[in-house]
Amino acid sequence: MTKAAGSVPAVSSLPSGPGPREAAGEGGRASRTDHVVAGIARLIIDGDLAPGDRLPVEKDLAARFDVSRGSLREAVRALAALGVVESRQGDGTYVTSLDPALLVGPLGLAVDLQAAGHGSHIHSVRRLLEVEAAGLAASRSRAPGADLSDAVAALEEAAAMAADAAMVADADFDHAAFLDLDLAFHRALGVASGNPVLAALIEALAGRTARHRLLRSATVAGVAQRTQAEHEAILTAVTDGDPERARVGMAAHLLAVEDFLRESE
Amino acid sequence: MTKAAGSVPAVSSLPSGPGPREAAGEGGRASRTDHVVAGIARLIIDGDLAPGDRLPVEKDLAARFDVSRGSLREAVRALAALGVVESRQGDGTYVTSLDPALLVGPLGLAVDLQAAGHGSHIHSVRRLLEVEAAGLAASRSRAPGADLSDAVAALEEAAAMAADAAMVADADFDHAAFLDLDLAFHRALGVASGNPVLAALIEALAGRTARHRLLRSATVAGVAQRTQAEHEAILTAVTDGDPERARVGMAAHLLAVEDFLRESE
DNA sequence: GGTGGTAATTCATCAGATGACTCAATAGGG
DNA sequence: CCCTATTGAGTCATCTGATGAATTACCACC
Repeated sequence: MTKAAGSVPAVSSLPSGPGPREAAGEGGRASRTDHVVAGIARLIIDGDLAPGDRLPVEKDLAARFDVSRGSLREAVRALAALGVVESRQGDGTYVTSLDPALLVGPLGLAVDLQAAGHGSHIHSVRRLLEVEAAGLAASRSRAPGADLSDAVAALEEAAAMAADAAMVADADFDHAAFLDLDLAFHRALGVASGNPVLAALIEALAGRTARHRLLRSATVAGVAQRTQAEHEAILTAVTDGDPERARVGMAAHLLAVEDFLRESE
Repeated sequence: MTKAAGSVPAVSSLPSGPGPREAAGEGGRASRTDHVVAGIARLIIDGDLAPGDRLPVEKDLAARFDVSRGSLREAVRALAALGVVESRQGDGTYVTSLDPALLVGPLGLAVDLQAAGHGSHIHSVRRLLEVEAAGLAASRSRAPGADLSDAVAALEEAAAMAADAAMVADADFDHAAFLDLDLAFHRALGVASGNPVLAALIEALAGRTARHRLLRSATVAGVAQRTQAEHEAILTAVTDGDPERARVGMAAHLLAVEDFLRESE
């Protein structure tokens, strides 16, 4: 059984000659389709195709790369899965905005696929990223362009739910909706860090996997109130422009979540 | 211009019902192929297909999802681009190991595509990750299972090159080879952190983009020696089990690199 | 028993044709 | 004159069928 290192040969060997991995030996002989993937990617890297640009029609592209339409479509589909291009029936195929948020999309699937195996490792990285994001958001909370309205909105909505929680039966509490607001808060804080790459990575790592598992354990009484309190402490530190408190608050909050997940396993 | 949020609809809507994004409205009506991608992914998530398992032959899979072989192949190609499956002509299609290192592969292409726009943001995240990795590596340098031999090897080889550099003309110095050793050192330190997810993300962010730009600026005299000295300081701190020194050393080193990149633009 | 070749299996690629969808130009009515 | 509905060209989505290339396993042969 080979190491299966040649699954994305075209992508990996793009920037400069043979990369450190899959250098020369190894089986992975590039297929026709792989060449097309690399070719289109290069068109974008070299600037021949800019974000929003429309690609030539399938027939022309197939002729340009000397492949059949079927093979060309496989290549385009691969790039679409990576978030690089987008095909619209009846219209054409376009280069996406290439925003980090789009391009890290595949990472979300990766998290789903092996969360079981490396769950704790993923969470460690997530914590690292979110703590940094909280600190950055606090540092620039008074700077022009800082926008914490999304975080505030999510938190206020969640506060309303938490207040109602005391009055309704636990079974009636909409845990899923509360969890969505939870994720929205974390996402907003990531955006508020001012680093879109950081925000995109957080987005990819934060949601998804945690969602199912948290939904199970979220039925424990008092969790909503506790989460809400921790979130509010973090937001206060951020709006006050206190990076140290924001970092500690976020770290404590995420460690508590990790403890929760560990117990419920 | 639409938000282009529907490029990976099948992937995003996997784990639980409709996610926060692309919930209901929006154009992105899933294509036949998207359904197949989601279907195969679900087979893996649900455990019906484990890493290393072989998928049914194309004809059977196509029949199972009620699509033509062409559409099925597009779906498989998309999953192959994501590093989830791997097709071998004459043999079959297999689920990959699903190691983090494989699944973050697409991120490398993402970095290449928009490094121009978000270069500094990417570097900031890289620095954050590598500083943490250095700290972790130092913390567990004396723990069982810790293996710094790769880092040591890369550094010794680089030291030999740096020593020779004083004797050969600058034009004869193999900057590309030295840079590869540089990247190998950083990669080894990522692995030594003990967190494979962290190591994979570093791998995806570290190389690639920096490579071209660094190659240009690497011709400046003394850079090799300076890089070597900084690396040695970091490794010493790691082997001494001094996380604080390791973190600071790595942060200083990467900030120096960033300064270098900024100047050469 | 070991070795070589051959056949079956499987993915890779091609070719042609039809349907679905989008957009824009155009003709008609108000 | 403006607005709307129809129509047409252009483009992607999908299907069908067939051929080539690579791998594997089996079997005859030495």
